[in-house]
Amino acid sequence: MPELPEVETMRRDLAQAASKATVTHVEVLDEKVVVGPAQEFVTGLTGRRLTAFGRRGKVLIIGLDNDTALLGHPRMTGRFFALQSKDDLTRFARVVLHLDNGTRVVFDDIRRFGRLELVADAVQGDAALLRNIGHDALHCDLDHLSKCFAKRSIPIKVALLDQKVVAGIGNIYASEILFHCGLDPRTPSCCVKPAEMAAIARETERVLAEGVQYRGTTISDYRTMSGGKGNYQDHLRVYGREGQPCLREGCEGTIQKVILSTRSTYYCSRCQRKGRTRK
DNA sequence: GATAATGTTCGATC
DNA sequence: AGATCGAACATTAT
Repeated sequence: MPELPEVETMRRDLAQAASKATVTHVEVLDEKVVVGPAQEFVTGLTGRRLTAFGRRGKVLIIGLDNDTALLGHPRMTGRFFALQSKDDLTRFARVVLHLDNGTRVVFDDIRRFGRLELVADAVQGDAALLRNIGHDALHCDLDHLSKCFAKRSIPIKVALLDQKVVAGIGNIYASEILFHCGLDPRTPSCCVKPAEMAAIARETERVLAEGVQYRGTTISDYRTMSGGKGNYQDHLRVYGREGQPCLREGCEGTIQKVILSTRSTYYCSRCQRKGRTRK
């Protein structure tokens, strides 16, 4: 679930369900998902009002009324639910925030990679969850991207996943973005031409914004609660489509799958080329 | 039972 | 010092 569009969808749904509510009681069911001592987490959060709902890359930033913030990173399987009193927790519920509006906000995470962290606003820069997180991918800085990518020899697809260069792109959208750029994902980062760099910046913003519009991608049958399920899976051009025909009009290619840096990567070998715009 | 999964981090090696 | 690679983390679903 968790790339920029999915986390942005969580942010919006949480704002809807919990805006201006006060935390009356906190249950930490699994201390592993809390950064730092669980006791401090509970005492620091109890009695606070949730005043702002932000996000940077894949990190949720919930501002509290005493100048602190609750950060959340869902990693692979984390998600937030807004439960009404009759709803039951799943067996993967890790932290429950009871609110004075009757809602329970639940952080639910099958694999337990996700993390919640309470930080003083002034030291957000020291926050574990924001360390190594660059500027948000919905607003790409072409100059910055060009400089970072020029220094590296790794495949451009792997470079796009580096959160300190640009934050929010994950494994699905990386393949999708490069498809829309017509660029081979294996192309060394430093070989990407200026015109191609510009395309990457443009398509990153466009594809992710589109993902947000469709409320993210829901692969397999995740249930709807507060996060709802997204619809961008119906708009994927390459991810998960190995062996299927390329959807680009007039292209007779077949979608290939390669492993880059241990992650599955999909592309059309016909219309995504190395140095495509090279002159 | 083996395999893969929308992510990050750490240690080893270049 | 800096870049890169693979293992590790933990658990389910297929």
